[in-house]
Amino acid sequence: MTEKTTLTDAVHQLLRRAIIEQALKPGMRLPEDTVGEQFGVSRTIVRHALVRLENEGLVVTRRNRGAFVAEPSLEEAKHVFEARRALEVEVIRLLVERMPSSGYDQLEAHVRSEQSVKGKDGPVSIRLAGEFHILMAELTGNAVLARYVSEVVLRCSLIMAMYAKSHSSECAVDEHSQIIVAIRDGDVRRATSLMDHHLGAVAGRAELEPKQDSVSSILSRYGKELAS
Amino acid sequence: MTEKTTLTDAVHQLLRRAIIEQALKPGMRLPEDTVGEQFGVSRTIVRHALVRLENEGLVVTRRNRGAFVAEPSLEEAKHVFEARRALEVEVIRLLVERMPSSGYDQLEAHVRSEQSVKGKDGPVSIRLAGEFHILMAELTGNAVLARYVSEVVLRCSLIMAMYAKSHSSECAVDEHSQIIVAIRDGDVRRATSLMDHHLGAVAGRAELEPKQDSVSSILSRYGKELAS
DNA sequence: GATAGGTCAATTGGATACAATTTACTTGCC
DNA sequence: GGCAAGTAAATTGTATCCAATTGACCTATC
Repeated sequence: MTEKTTLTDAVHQLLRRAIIEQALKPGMRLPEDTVGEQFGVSRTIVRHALVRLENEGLVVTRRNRGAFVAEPSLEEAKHVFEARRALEVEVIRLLVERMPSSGYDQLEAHVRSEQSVKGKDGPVSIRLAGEFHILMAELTGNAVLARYVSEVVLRCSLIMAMYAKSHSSECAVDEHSQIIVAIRDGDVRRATSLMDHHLGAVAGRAELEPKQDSVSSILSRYGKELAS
Repeated sequence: MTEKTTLTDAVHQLLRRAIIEQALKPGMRLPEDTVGEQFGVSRTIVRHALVRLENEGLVVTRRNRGAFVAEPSLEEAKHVFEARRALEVEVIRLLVERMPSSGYDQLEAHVRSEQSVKGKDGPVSIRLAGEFHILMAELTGNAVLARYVSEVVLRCSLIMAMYAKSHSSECAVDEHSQIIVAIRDGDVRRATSLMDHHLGAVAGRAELEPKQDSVSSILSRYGKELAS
């Protein structure tokens, strides 16, 4: 059964993945013509994809200037993490209440695949870590929640790519396992606490120090001096 | 200072408002050129607006068939309410923690404007009730959270328009006041409990009985008999 | 009379063409 | 040499055009 998908969808997903895996770095320009030629499609398609990506917070567009890969500020990053925590705590609650029968198998299988790339800090590791959370959200059966979780997780991936010095995936994978156990035990309190700690750790690691000097972060440091 | 806004934005907002206020009823078709002629713009613009509305869950598009005003199922409605509760509980928590100085004034002013249309069940009343929640979310200073709350509130408005027999705005306005008081008291527990009850009541009212027989609700009732 | 097949109208999917706006560079003046 | 204005290039904003797909209606056959 070949799912019929539109070109817009394809370009959308490709760009998204490229951004998450840092092939397209934050702040980089995304001219419609260039991207279109690259994929062999017209500006129209690229445009639609860029609109979607903007809605997802992965790119920003400036009027008559074009689209750029988003450079989330530390404040914005904090906001994303706040929203994410709220959403994922709800996911935990729902999973304790109604985890589907094959849910644990899927989660454990995913953790195993995460462990298989253990040690390698990189795009793949970041992507897999995010997909674990997305999988959890999907297992709630709540498509709305799943979509929002998916969005914030992707934005967090971008944030981590910008700010985190190392993803420290070993720690994360272990925490993922612990969360599964807590859910299986029906212990909402412990599971949410673990998730809270998990996300807090991720957020904390990110806020320590900017990984690379982005244009905007530089300007924000020097801005005050120029505002005479 | 005249904010320069794009045509897409304008059409987007107009359509959104028309849907929320039930000028465009659930299930209604939205042909691109018809809408375009109506607003005096080209299909391109309408198309972009429809893409956004689809992302917001207010319209659904079927491949090569066109866009329709969404007809959320009861299950989908439940999902939206679940997500909404999670988000709004977080809003409460954040407001107790860091309500901006002018926040209470703005909230109370809004409640007064809600009271001014008291008794009139209708589009305006529904819209105002929703905007109260959106205002609260904006007061957290978290734009991400505010955007998500905004989306689920709008979808809930659509859901209420479809399913609720009466909006019972008096009750809601009173509950809004109580929530403000609880937040001012710094009582997270009571405030979240009130919000939970408030949303639960709204959801419960919606789930009682479909207001009008939508095409899909009819089909869902007869679907089992045809699946011989 | 019902059903299968075919043709046709309607509508979207996508590409191209034109207009408007912004940026960057050049040139002239102080 | 620096600054300002004007001009040109590049890129987006918008409109129009062609192709592909879908649904409906009509017809012929069993």
